[in-house]
Amino acid sequence: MANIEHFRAFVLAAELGSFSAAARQMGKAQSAVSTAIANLEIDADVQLFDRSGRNPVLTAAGAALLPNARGILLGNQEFLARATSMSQGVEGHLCMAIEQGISIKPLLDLLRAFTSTFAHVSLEIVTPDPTDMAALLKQGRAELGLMIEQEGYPTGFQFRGVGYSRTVPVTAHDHPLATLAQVRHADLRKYRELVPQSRQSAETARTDRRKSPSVWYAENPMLVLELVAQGFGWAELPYSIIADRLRTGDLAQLNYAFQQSDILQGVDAVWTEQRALGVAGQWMLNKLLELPQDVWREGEQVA
Amino acid sequence: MANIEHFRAFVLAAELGSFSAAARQMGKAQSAVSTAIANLEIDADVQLFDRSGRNPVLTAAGAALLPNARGILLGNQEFLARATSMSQGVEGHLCMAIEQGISIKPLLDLLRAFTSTFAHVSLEIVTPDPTDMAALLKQGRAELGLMIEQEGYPTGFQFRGVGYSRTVPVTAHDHPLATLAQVRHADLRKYRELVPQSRQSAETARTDRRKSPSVWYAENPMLVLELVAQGFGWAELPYSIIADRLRTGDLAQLNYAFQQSDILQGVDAVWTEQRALGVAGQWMLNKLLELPQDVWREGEQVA
DNA sequence: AGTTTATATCTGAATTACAGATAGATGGAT
DNA sequence: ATCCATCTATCTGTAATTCAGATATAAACT
Repeated sequence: MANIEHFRAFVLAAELGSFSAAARQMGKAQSAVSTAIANLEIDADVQLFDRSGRNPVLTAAGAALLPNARGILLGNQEFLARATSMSQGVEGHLCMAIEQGISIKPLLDLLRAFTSTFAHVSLEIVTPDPTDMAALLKQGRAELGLMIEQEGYPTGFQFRGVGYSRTVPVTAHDHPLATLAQVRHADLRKYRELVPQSRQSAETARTDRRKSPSVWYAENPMLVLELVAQGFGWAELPYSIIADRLRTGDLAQLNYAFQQSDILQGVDAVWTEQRALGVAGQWMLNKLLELPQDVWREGEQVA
Repeated sequence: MANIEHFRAFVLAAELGSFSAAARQMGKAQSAVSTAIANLEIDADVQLFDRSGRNPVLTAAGAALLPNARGILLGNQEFLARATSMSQGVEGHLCMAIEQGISIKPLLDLLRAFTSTFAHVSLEIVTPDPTDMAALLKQGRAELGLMIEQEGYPTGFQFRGVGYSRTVPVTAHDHPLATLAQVRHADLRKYRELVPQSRQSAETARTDRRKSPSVWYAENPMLVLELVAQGFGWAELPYSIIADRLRTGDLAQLNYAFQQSDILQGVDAVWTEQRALGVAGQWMLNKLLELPQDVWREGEQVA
């Protein structure tokens, strides 16, 4: 049956323009290459080389099939490479859960480095609702999480701060709050607050008492963004997802009277104790911890 | 050595969750599958299945490598499929030369149909200067050409009209010509004409005496477009490449007093007699000839 | 416990792959 | 024109492999 080496013979012969040369390079007899290619031609029912001359010359069919043969060879190489990578304890897949609203821009260089360091590890990034984060990690769906820091994590979870995410209060540009030079608590309470969280997680979790009595919840920050843009109320949203619309004047940033308007929320890397991180996951975690703080302030013009 | 069938055994076993079932489906003995996979594991130096239970279960490594194995199988399938396609006289590659300025929009459906009818034929589209077209076809670099019709073609070329391309005279929106309700020859002669052709081809070829005494030539229509937009003069350009900029008001269409401003130039399919078209090329030519005329009037609001 | 169905392993047979040798052919050098 | 080096196809016998069948054993199910 078709053997990988036979494809190698084909490709080498095509590249070198000689069966003998290919045989020498493969450390085999010339006859081996000759019959291997002949068999390939029988199996495929095409002439791969024109043998009328002293040296074989690729036919049109051979030239067209050469990339395919190379593809098979590459596939085999990758199979082996990935296998040895895994036999050395490197996992084949790493899933990172990055909470919605945390920008991946600060991570782009890191991800680039990952692809070159762990070429054989496929990377998956999921962006769950904060509520789902724990489940994802617990059931092993994701190995490593990035989320806005909480007061406490359930037992079994490890966490370390790795950076921060800037959250900014905004409204639509034509919202009454946008006209105020200083926004006081009393002003906020007059209008609807839009919270990028599911209701249930917001009620159980964290520190924050909402600032307004009228609150809408939406699971998806982008949804909240849309609602804010449509004038439904105000929200505190990650800078990364509103930067563009602040620039276009679509949205307006509020200026809090009672505190710094820019709210810096810590970003934690989270993982479970039970599931040991693989080599690639470990690497990713270390690089996250080493990340210089200034990569987190993107497009910065802090108010 | 690693045999394609062994990878198939791996994939089938993984899919069916059973070596025996895989063996049955392959028409082989169970022991063959068992040893094939065992050998794969030795070669790759990884455990692919966890055999502690009654049925083998993929390990993490096995799951990670499964897509790779599938890739190899697919590669092999494609190799064979393409080979049989070619053994039936279908060429492996078709190169079409489409003259710069002819829009490919009317052809999109046709190209889509091509990809499904000739899945194993790779398609290449080059967009040469009209001057280069003949050379490309003659030397076999391209099998089929689409170009603006000429009065005569060199011997050895076949040609058939397949459609038309709309050419429209334009200037920048703030060009003096743009203010005229009717543009006469005398007006045109006052300003620089920009011709999307190399000087040499324009001098040797065709009917057209340029309308203005001051002429600039540029090989690339997009370059001409830029020059026109910058106010360097006026040009007759294919509607397809200026449609957007007409819409944004960046460019303005001129209204000829002496003829229809919209100049419909025929598009010819051109090929050489010597190089017989393959099955796919023949198909493409036939479909081009059958193309209903109305696909050629795109975004039409004819003046 | 008994039955069924699974996998690993062993053995011998059949197939296949290969090295080495041979013959014919080609292209370049003399 | 002749010779030489080198190419490829093919033949032959041997070595390696692949595989089916048989056997042992383990797991799930009745």
